Amino acid sequence: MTTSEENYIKVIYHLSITSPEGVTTNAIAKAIQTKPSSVSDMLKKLSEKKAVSYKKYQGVTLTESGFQLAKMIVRKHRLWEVFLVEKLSFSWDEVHDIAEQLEHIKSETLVNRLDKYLGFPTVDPHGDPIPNEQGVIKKRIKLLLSEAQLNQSYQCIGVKNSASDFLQYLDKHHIKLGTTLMVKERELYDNTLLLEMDSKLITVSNKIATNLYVQ
Amino acid sequence: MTTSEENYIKVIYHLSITSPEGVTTNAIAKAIQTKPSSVSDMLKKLSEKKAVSYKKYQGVTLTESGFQLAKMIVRKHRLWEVFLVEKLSFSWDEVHDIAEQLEHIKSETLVNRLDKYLGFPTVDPHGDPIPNEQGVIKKRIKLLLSEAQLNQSYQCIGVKNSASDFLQYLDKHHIKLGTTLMVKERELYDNTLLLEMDSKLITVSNKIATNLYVQ
DNA sequence: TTTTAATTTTAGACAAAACTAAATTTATTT
DNA sequence: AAATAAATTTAGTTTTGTCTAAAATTAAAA
Repeated sequence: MTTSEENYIKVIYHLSITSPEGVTTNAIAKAIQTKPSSVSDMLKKLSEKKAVSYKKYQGVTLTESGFQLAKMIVRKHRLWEVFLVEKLSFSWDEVHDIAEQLEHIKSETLVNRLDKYLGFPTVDPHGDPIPNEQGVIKKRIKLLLSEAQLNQSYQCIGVKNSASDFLQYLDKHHIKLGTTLMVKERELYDNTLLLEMDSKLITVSNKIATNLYVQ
Repeated sequence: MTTSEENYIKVIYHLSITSPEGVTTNAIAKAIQTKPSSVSDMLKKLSEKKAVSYKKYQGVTLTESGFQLAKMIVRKHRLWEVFLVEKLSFSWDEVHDIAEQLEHIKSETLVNRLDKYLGFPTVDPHGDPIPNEQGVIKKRIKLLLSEAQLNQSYQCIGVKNSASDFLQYLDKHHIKLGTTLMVKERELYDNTLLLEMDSKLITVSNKIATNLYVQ
C-alpha cells in the first residue's frame, strides 16, 4: 500500500464511526483535502485491491482486511504520538503532523518493539485508544463533559477534537488528561458550565464541553 | 525536497567521497538501482533547484546547499539507527532499511530532540560519524585492519561495509565495536591475518580485514 | 587518427495521483 | 411526477519519476 492509499483507508476508517452504512465520496474529499473526482479514482483502485467494498454512487465501507489495515495505521500513529510526548517531550498539540508521517513507516517489528518500549500503552496523548498487535481496541465508557451530571466528580480522559488551538486552550486553563472536575452550575441560556477544578472555579463554554471526554 | 530527490542527494554525497571531482551518471544509477536515463532527468531537476552543479557529460558535484542537505539526511539516518539499536534493541544488521525510511521524515525539531534524547551520539552503530545540528562531522583517524602493524594493540571502531551478511559474520565471531585486537601474523600468500582477541586466536581473511576499521 | 566502444542524454511512453470540465446518477423540490 | 439541485463519476490533462530506444558525446583501441 502506498502512503496515499493508506491515507484513504485511514480516513474511511475514521468516517465510518459516524456513518457505518457507508462513507460518501464528498466526505472523504473534504477530510483528505482533495477533489471528489480524485476520490472516485482512488476508491476504484482500493476496491480492486479488496480493501474497500464499493458500489458506484452508494458510498464505501472497509472490507475486513481494509479494517484491519486501518487499525494498524491508527496503531502506528498513536504509538508514535506516545513516543513523541513521553520520550521526546513534545506537547500534545505538536505531535499530529509528525505522527502523520511516521504512521507510514513500513516495519511490523518496529511497531511492536516501539509498543513494548513504551510499555504497551492503551491510549495516546489525546486519550484515544491504541489498537494492540492483533488490532483489538479496549473500549472505554466515555461521556462528553456537556452530558455530565451536576455535583458529581469526573476525570478528564480524552479530547474529541485534537486541533492544536483547542489543545492550547486546555493547556492555558490547566486542563489535562487525569484532571478531576465537577460541574457546579449549567447556564440554561447557552449551556456554559461552571466547573470546580483543584478547588478553583472556572467557566467553560459549551463548545469546550462538547469536545472534552470525561468518566 | 521529495524522498526521491533526497535519495539522489544522499547517494551523490556518498559517492563524492571516492570521486570528489565529479560523480558519474552510471555510478548514481548503479547505487540507486535505476537507469542512467532516469538519473540524467533527475540531475537536470536537481541542478535547477541548485542542489547540484551539473555540466552535461561531465559528472555532478553537490553545491554548498546540496552538501548541507545531504549531511542532514545522513544525520537523520544515523540518529535513527542509534535509536533502533540503543532503545529498541535491534541488531546492527537490521537497522538499515528502516532508517532508510525514517531519514525522510520532515521535522527539524524531531531530529534535534531525538539527538538530545540519545545523548548527542557522535557515531552510529556501524561506527560512522553523525553530523551535528550544524552539519559538522567529527573526523576520526581510522585505519583498515589490513593496514595494521604486527603485535600492536588496536580497537575495532567501525565497518567499511554495512551489508548484513558481513555484520552477521562479525557477530558470529564476537567482533564488535570496541573489541581490542592484535595482528599476530600475516600470511604473505593471501594476506590472511591471525588475530589475538580476548586472549584467543582467530584467523580472518583479507576480505574481512579490508572492511574493518581500527584505531 | 580513425574506428569502435562505452557513457550519457534526448525523445517519447507509462503509471500513480492529482486536477478541471463535462456527463451521469441520485436526491430534493415544487 | 417532472424539474432542479446536489453528489458522483467519467474523460481528458498534468506532474513526478520511472522506463525503452535512439541519438549524441566522450573515451579507448586499433
